[in-house]
Amino acid sequence: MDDSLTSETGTNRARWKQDPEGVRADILAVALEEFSRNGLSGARMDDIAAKTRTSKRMIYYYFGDKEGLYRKALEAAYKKVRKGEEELDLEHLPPKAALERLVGFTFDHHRKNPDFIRLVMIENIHHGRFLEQSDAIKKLNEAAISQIRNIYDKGVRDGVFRAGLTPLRIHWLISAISFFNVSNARTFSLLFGNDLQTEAGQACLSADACQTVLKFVSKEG
Amino acid sequence: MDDSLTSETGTNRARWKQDPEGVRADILAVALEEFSRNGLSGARMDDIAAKTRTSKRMIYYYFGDKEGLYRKALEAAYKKVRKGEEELDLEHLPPKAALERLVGFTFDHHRKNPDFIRLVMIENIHHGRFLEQSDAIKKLNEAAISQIRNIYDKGVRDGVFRAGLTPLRIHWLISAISFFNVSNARTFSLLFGNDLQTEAGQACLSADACQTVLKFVSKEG
DNA sequence: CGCAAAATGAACCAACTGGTTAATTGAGTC
DNA sequence: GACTCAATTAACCAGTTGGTTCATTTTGCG
Repeated sequence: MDDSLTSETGTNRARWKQDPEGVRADILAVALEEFSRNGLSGARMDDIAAKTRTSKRMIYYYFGDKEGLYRKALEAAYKKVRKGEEELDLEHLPPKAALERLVGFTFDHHRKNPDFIRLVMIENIHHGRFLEQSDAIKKLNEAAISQIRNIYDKGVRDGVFRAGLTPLRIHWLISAISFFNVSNARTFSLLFGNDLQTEAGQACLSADACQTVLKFVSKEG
Repeated sequence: MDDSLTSETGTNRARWKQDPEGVRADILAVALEEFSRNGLSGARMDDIAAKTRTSKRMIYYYFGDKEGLYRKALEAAYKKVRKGEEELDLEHLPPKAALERLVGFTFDHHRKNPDFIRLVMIENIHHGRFLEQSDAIKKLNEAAISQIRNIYDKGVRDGVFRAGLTPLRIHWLISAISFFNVSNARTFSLLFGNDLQTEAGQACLSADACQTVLKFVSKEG
């Protein structure tokens, strides 16, 4: 989209300008898409390079090898997604409303990031071999739990949530519903029809998700 | 494990015996494991052949090509899993008990078939390209919905389940919870600790699953 | 300017990998 | 017991793919 090659200024042979960070970011963006679409072994380095504004040589120059590129793409994906979650402000809401909003947001957020979901699926297929190596990612996720802990503890104190649960189990439930909705959309549609993947169907599932979690946590239905 | 090559009976060169069905089944079993472990593009035909009691040529002889083998392995996996579900008998139970038993069973059943879960994950990564082609599989799944419909309708008539839901949405919820528990076990453990993957943790999640679904469907919590 | 280091491009390569060819052996059949 | 066809083996092959070599350009700097 931007130039450095399209600007045919002086000589016939276009002059190129150095832009290390731009090149890195460009490669990473393409890699994310390709790995997400085709998996680690399914993605082709030549294809990635072709879709880049630079060359294959540069990928190896900056990322070492295929797995190095995949690792960085995975990290980038996690960072990007977790960043999108920061905008949520739940502290001032009463527990039930806060939890409801969190579920609705998570459901939507997963939906809006199918590339990320697919990378996580791929990572699970690889037994988390690369996620395992990235300490950076692990730290990003502690916030999610403490966020729920705040809401849940307040809810228990207020007498609207039942005691005996843990933030982790609540997070697990929210994740399961939101993740599955994206990860298995295709096979589920093929086996049981496409109704739940329409806009109306998704709205229905989103509402179901909120109700499910709220009823699970609430003291009385 | 069995012979036909190990039985060095007569001449020094071991004689082989024809066993088409055995060879097919052997290949399919190995293929299922390899595809499940490594994905479609990740699995190597040479590796599959090596783990077989027969040769690579036989794979092409019986299955045509790699994708043909994958397709048959996928079908075999679905058949095997759906077969395991038949043993369940819910007709005589009251609605709540029936649903609870169904959830518990599904949760366990998914846990006991990680290979199948992984194949479905892989299939989703491939946008269901192969599941799409298999009409045989699609028919197997209609039973799951009607099973829930029976339970749900009876529950609504009895006044213990709330009206306005659909069997499909209930099945979706049960699947989401049971599937995610296996599919994302590894990354979830890496990010949030291994507690929920212990025996105690899984028992807890299984109970949570039952409660979650029951509360979602029930008229009052 | 002149020079070293970083950044980039184009062609190249060895190994892997899905798939095949050609020849051999077993099993029914008349 | 010759004949036919399915089942099986071992060696082979061509295209793909991750990765590299080498030369060239740009940039920062004294």
